[in-house]
Amino acid sequence: MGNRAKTLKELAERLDVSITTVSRALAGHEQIALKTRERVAAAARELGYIPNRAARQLVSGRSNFVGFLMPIRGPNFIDSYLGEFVTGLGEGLVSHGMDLFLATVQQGQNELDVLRHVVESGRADGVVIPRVAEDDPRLTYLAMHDFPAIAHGRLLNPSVAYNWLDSDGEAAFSEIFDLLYDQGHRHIGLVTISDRMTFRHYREAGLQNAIARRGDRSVRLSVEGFPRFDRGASVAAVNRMLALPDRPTAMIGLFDEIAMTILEEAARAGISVPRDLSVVGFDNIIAGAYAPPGLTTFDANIRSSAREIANMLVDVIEGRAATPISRLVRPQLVLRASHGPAPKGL
Amino acid sequence: MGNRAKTLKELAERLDVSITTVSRALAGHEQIALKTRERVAAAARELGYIPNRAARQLVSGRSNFVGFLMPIRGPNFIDSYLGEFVTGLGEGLVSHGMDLFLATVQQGQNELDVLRHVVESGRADGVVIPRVAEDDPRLTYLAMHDFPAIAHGRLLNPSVAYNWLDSDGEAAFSEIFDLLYDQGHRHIGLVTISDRMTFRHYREAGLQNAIARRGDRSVRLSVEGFPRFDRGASVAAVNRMLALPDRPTAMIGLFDEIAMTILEEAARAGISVPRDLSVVGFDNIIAGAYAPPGLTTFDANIRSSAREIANMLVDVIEGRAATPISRLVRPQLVLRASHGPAPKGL
DNA sequence: TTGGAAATTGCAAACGCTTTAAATTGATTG
DNA sequence: CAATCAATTTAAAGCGTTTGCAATTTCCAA
Repeated sequence: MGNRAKTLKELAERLDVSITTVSRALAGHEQIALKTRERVAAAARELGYIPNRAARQLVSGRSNFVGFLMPIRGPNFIDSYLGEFVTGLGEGLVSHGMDLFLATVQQGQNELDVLRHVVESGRADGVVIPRVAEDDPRLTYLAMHDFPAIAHGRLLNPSVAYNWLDSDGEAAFSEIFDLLYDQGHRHIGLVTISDRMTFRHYREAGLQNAIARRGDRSVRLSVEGFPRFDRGASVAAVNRMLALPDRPTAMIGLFDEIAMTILEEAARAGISVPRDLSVVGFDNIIAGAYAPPGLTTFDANIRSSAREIANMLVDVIEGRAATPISRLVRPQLVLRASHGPAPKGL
Repeated sequence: MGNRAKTLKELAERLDVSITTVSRALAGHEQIALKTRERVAAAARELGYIPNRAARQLVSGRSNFVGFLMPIRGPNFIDSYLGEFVTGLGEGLVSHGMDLFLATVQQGQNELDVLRHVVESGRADGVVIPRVAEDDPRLTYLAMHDFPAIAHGRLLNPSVAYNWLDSDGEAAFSEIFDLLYDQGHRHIGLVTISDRMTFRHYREAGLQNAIARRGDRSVRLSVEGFPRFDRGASVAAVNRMLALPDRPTAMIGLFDEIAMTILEEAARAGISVPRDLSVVGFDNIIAGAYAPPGLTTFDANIRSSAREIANMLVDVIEGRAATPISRLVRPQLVLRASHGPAPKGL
């Protein structure tokens, strides 16, 4: 039978002062005599006093919790994302004395309902929303209630103002084009998805802008797409492109899962990477490091982004930030061995 | 400006009944007239009443939170573990109306301190401890305070009673020996680590027991180890074994990261897998599916294990389980292409 | 000394809920 | 019609904090 949690009352009785004094002393109020403050602090330490969070929350109206609306996907889909993200959030919050709480959306449950409960039960002072989707009703709800939140990802046509942090896919895809161009590639292939994930848009734009900026009319861009991510569809799209009579000398996957498919299908077709074909991805999933010859990709640095999101959110909660607030994070190029000079015999 | 959260008092005033009645009606007490219960329920729905958690917690002493003591490792180390685990926990808890709260251990902070705060501030009704280590002081603390907890993993020499769920590495490694034996392998190599992670022990025992059970004196087991997981050390150990004059026909990695190294180094050395060498791992990390020729391994099914842990913990919290309680989960063999018949010319 | 300001400390209310014990209402019975 | 009982509702206390305001103590100048 573990000893019960200590309360202010116990401390007060033992020290023979009022609860008020103990409370103030621990909070470091100047108005309490220094000597008293020290006495109280000593007793608190000795008894191992730890304030009751519920009581504090009830009076202060603040929970010191931040909610994370966990996206449940099918098994294994970018699940390293979740781990990294949550770790970064935790790291970021703990330095502000806040805790992280995960709101899971049960199968068949309405995401908006979960959010409402989190917000209105007072369980959190703010929330983090990963992977926003266009017209996400949660954003509307949050804006209406003026509830502190940061989204990871941005919308093309936001119907409401909201705070976000996103990785700059545009810059990354510009950078990769420049890199490939400098290595002599003039025909680039992009394998992409056509669904409503907004990041797709920015990455494609980055590629196209870079091409336009270069102003070299000999550059060609071929695109193969498929509606939703799905291994079969991915394989098919990749093979369509590989089978092109005039195949690109470099192929970019919208994200690593696609780039991995390119590597596999190229290997199966006897196409040597990077000798005959350069391949680049985005995300820096672990598998990319293992798949020969090592996938060149971008690291969006989810963990430190999440840490930054935590900071932004705390600023918003404490009214220190002028909202809406947003940040673009530049992904880092991870050079491995899947890209190289364009093959000569064109 | 979002509308404030509703309170019992508001409901009571609007319905012209007492707060007590509203509270009881919503809780479904029989003693409240059915008609009243219905009236109250309707009003609550209409106003979108959501109970204040802090107030509830203050009076009930229960937070409806479960704490997860998040292990922060270096970047990327088995981080899919974290994602899977957290997802499973969330799924499991939500079905019991409980929430998950992540306690992050700040760099340089004492794990025990974090635990004490979680327990004594009343923030959680129970905790989950992943990856316990031998002599973990947290287990002692929890036992002393009789605080509900489930550990993922078990100890060899527990100094206190505690509740755990673990995957049955022993059974898995027995199974894999039988599989390899049946395919003609008589010389098995095991690349392992020698640190204090306890799972190592069970897996090695499983292998040895299976060999002993088989009773075939021609079977040989070679072991290479290194102290702590580290890529360099792993590569070195693998290469020592590959360079053995009489190399094993099948090599088992204690976990997938090691098995991946075996695949890579074998490829580098021109050893064909599975023709010249069978390779098996444990964990089923995503990379294993991508690395040619596809790693045969075991899936410990972290997600459903975590779901089960959630159930166990809720049972303990609600006093429904006779403690200590424990469960062994049988890992599932994932057959891919990295194993095959032993090469003939021995 | 004593009056009064300054320095300390304490009382009591409040946060929103649950629960015990008591009060009210209505129906039933002799 | 009074008395009894069951069904229903309510008042009030309490959970552990914080905080506005008031009370007490201390200290110093007059």
